[in-house]
Amino acid sequence: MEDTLLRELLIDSRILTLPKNEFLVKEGVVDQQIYYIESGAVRVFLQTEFEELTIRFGYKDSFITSLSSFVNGTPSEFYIQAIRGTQLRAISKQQFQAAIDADIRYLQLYNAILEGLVIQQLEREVDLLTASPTERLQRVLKRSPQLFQEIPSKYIASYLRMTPETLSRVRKMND
Amino acid sequence: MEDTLLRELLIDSRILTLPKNEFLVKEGVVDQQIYYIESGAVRVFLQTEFEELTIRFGYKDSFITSLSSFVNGTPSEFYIQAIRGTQLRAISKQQFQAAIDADIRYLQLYNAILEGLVIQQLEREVDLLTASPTERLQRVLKRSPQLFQEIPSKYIASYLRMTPETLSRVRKMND
DNA sequence: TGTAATTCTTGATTTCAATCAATGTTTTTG
DNA sequence: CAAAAACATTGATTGAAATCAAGAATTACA
Repeated sequence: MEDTLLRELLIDSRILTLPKNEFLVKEGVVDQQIYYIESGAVRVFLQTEFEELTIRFGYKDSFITSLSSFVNGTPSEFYIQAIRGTQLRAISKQQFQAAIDADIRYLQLYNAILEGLVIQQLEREVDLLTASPTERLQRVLKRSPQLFQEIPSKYIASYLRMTPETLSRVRKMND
Repeated sequence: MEDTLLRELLIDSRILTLPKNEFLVKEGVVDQQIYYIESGAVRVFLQTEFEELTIRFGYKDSFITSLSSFVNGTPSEFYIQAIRGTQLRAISKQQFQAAIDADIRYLQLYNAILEGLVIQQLEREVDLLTASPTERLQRVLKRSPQLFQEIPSKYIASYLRMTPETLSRVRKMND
């Protein structure tokens, strides 16, 4: 059911191609689009004074957006960058809103998506609270065993709040 | 608008009183209720092999629930415990679902609540990724300046992923 | 209200991950 | 394809927060 509705929306979506390292969204820009990743991968990160904080990865067949900008129409705090060559489809908030207004099932779909996001983020919260680097890695790998096939280590390290050196050592320990 | 709808729901909610340290929800129990806190405060935490991880606090005039249990009907991973004497109102998922089925505005309300939650959790994620204990404290205090009036330090320390000793020292530094 | 229990603070020490540094490996690109 | 650049690994050292240990302060409750 979800799937059919989603396909419906994607029919008249704009197609986008990003070369590696190109930015899809930059800090400070209002972007009220949601992107469906057809191929490739992206990362969402925050640039602080001292470091980049990696918030999320976007994989093939999933949606990505600068959430607070999409929801509130405020300037994005985040960068979204292609990790490699990436094909996307863009759906504007207006399109999405029109679909919701036209058919209540889109509202229900949006609801289910939001519920899923909240549950995911709870998992992520526990990951980040976990003291030991080894356990943090294990927890994330359990949910995303293909992580290292998709994403370069240095970004994974940042996502797990550790240095690339620590990640390298921790991986070796756990064979 | 939100407010009126909420009040409507709260009219036929069950009233609950918890003495200090009593558990509202325990790990392993399916609890599909959402609670409105009329007075007092609660904490949500996860018990791991080594430590308690503090996930969230619930204050007066806000909602709290063991989210994954509420949404998915799975056993709660979390404990919810009264930090002091606390008065709550309980709304069952069935009630809530009935309201949603009866009036689309409840679906819209639920949507808005979920959106707010997701944005909040994004803030929390950045907090937890922040390397320096001092900055973690400052970020949280900016959003919740009344934190230390409501919640004992030892729980705040756990929420900020640091020891009570470190929190004590960090507070002194920042006057 | 006074005593016990809990929580908070402060100091000394230890520990584990960050940093620094060098080398090896993979990827990019001209 | 060769050279350069970026990334990953490994080792040595440092540093910041955890732990350990008392004592002070606050809170519970008999």
